[in-house]
Amino acid sequence: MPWELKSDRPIYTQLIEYIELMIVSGVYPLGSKLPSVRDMAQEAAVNPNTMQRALAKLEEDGLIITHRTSGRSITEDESMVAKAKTKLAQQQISEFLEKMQLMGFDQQEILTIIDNMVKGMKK
Amino acid sequence: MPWELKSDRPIYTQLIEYIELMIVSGVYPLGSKLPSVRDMAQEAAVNPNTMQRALAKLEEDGLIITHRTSGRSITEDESMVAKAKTKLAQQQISEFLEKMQLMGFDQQEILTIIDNMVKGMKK
DNA sequence: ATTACTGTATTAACCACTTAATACAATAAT
DNA sequence: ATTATTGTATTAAGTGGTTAATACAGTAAT
Repeated sequence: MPWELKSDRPIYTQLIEYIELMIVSGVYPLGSKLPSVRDMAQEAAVNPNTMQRALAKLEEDGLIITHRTSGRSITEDESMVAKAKTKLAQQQISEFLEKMQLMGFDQQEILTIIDNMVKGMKK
Repeated sequence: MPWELKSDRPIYTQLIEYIELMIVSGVYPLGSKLPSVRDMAQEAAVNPNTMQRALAKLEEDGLIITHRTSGRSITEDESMVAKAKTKLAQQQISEFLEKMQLMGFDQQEILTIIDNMVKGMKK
């Protein structure tokens, strides 16, 4: 996992999105323990303060539980994660469709393009 | 046209994307004249320097022609615009599919979701 | 008890983005 | 010729993100 961080957006927001993706996809399972702030910061090659900021936001959103001295873990509330996944997906889809329409593609075009792209993907 | 500018990314990059969208969608037709930097800045409610920066990038990309003292216009090179449109679309699609897959949706799921979303859209 | 590790907070410095206020050169309009 | 408008450049100030270097309190491990 490469932690591909670009410089066109604040790093902490990219960290939030990336970690959230790992959670909703199950790479970080329900209730599992997360590495320490320092370790995660080192793995992502960012400053601990920056990682701290991202994790604080994820805790605020209820996806992560903080145990003051024994580290952090993913929430055990399955519905919390499911809700986050649904929200993320719908957000992705609507943004995508909106931009494609603004570009001038009509509904049928979008469908066929997607269909071709999906078929072209390695499964 | 609202110029919806968010604060989570640099404004000038959002301006670039927005104007590019207007070009590839034909809202700004081939060869048409653009308003002055100052006017566009005022319309978007940003500083002229910021708008200048965005326009300079679009000129660098070949979508806009600058006439030193008589303003700017959209390129008349149709293939230039077509190429930009294709590139934009493929970028949107691949980013979208990648994220959906990272979230854990398989190909069939993505297709049916999109299909339902599209059908749900008022044309 | 001591040690090591946890999250958290603070301070200073640096840098990119943004704005504001100008100014200049070239040309279109009059 | 004069005026207005064009793109462009410069300088200063403010803001927010990022890093670095610490420091502290609480707790798990030994």
